[in-house]
Amino acid sequence: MGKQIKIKEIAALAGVSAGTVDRVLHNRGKVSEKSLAAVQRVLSEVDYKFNIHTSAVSFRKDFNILAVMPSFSEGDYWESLYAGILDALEEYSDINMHCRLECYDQFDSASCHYVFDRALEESPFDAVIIGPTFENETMEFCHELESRDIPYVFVDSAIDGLNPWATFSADQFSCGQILARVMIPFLGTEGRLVLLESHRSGNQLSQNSIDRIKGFRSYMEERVLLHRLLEDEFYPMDPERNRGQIEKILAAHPDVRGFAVLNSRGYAVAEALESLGRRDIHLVCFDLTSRNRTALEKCRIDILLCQRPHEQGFKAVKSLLSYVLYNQKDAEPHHLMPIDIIVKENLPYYRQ
Amino acid sequence: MGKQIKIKEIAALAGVSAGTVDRVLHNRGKVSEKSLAAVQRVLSEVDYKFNIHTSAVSFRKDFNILAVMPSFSEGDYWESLYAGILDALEEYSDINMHCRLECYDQFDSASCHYVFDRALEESPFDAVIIGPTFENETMEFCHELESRDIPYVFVDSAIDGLNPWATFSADQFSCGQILARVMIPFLGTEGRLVLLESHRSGNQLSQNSIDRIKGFRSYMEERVLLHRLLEDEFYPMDPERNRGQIEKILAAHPDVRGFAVLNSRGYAVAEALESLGRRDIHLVCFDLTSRNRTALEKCRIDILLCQRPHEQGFKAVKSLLSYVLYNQKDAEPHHLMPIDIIVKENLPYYRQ
DNA sequence: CTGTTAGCGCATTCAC
DNA sequence: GTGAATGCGCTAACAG
Repeated sequence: MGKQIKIKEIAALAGVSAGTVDRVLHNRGKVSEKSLAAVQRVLSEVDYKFNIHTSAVSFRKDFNILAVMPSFSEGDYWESLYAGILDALEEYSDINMHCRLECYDQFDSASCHYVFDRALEESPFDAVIIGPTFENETMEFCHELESRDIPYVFVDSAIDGLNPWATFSADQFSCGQILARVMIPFLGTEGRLVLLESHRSGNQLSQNSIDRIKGFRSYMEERVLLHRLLEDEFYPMDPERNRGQIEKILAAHPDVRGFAVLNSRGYAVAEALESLGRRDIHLVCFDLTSRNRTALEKCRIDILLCQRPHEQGFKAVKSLLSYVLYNQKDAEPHHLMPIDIIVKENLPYYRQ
Repeated sequence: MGKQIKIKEIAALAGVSAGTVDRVLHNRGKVSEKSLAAVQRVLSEVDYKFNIHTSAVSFRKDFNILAVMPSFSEGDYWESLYAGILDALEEYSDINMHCRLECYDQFDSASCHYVFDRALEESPFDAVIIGPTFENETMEFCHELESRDIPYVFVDSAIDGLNPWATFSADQFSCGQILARVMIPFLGTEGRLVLLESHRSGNQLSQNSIDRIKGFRSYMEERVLLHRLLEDEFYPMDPERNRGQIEKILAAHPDVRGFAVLNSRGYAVAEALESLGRRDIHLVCFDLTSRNRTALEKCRIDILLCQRPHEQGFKAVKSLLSYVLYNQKDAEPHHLMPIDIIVKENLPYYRQ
């Protein structure tokens, strides 16, 4: 391969200046039809490779990111995702990036609305990372962003009908299928499984949960195992009540072999089983939170399914960066994360 | 966080010039005791963060990498690892990096010896990536490299007693344990498992295989299941003979429920089982090669355990790059890859 | 709309 | 041994 062609040479070939080539490459500023055509013709003939290093070096503007997601506590899923964002800022710290974090209560749409509203009024930002929960609130917010020409990316899940710059999430239907897949061996010839969702007072299920349930059921149905499936709820925030609930389920259905938990609160079920002395019951849930990690290490949880939140956050920043530097559409707007199957033995090799 | 401190400011604080600070930072060239002390004192007080972009921009030397590994064919493990190397060269193509690939026959130590010898005589290189197989040959080669001050990194596995700049591999003992772990559910109450190794004429086992066997056995032993374990060999290169072998094993032991294949040749066992019409026998092996991928999609293989060869190659280059640019020891000399558990349902989300 | 120019932070070279 | 000067390729600001 010969030497890489540079902007200057392209400019010479097209009979314009380097500045104009830059304008065309990143469609910033105005360029006349004629110059545009000339530059694009040259570009189509040569194999120009953008040099991200020099670009970053001479990029001197500030870049402000706003991150909006559900509030989190130490060691949980959203913290890991936020850590990914921070790590990306660190890795690309040559570029003057800043990130403001705003959290809403994921069980309260009003708080989400409030946070979105306030965000628009406060200090300006150049791009947004959104971990969406409430469809209507998110749509309204994103429409406003679009009218202001501010790019946004989704992490964890997407809202249909919007035009994010990119989305980083796992396929939730597949998550449900995999959950079923890894639990079926526990069924034996006679046993049953219980699909558990967190109890929510008056609230409907999140979109993620709905998709996971669909995936789970479809997988069981294809294998004619739906009659071996029970569905119920549990109380992750109330250990006492939760213990009673799990006990009740097990008493009513002595043939239950395992619990499939649809979210990251599996540790709560693990604790209930522990205090009931039922170490024979299998348990699988989502996400490598620190409490789940501990339960996995102690063999209270059999398997964790993980969606790489850290990678989601990291890549979200990276893609926004490429937006600023390249101003070119990503080839792949929807990045599907691998769904890692983690057991006690391969746990040490996955990062927190 | 305040503004990042730059080399110039450090120079000013230490009462020397930027050039001297650079010499200290990358210990290149001679620096007087006095200047060294002054600069190091300042460095210990401020939080200097190296700017890889400007560094890359002003780095104008060529950088030649030599990669030595077993020869491979399309879609297999080593190709994926090499693809990772090439992708890294592409990603960092602003830096003038080149890679020369040399392959040896992994079943013939003489060919390995020959390749190492020739590599040392041919065009010069600045760093080496080694996929080792033969201990003695590799040690000799690496000693020569060390005497020439050429850094080298190991991928896939390491040879003890050497000083590579870094190593990228999975823990093979854990690989064996995980293999056992995922297969035990197939055992049922009465069944047995067969641990399969490729037949080698007169050759001893590779270090990787030895470690995996140890891991597998130890896991079974802890659970008092060793008596349910058989060990045998198969013939991946000879389908006819292989079919006979698998048939013989199954006939001799009707209670066999599954085969645990210690390397990436599981597809060969899958084909034998297929032609024997034994879809009831479970099968697990290593590595996401294209033939294994196909077998997994068709449910001929139950589970694949994968060591991320692409990531190994990519990171190997990246670490060598940081060697040239930083000339500083990596914090973590041994990078352990996650061991991914891949089933049909999460397969689509892992890259080839 | 477009060309010109300064400068980003660092590695390197060359006088001293 | 050391400092000053040069240039890497690109972006941004400004003058036309």
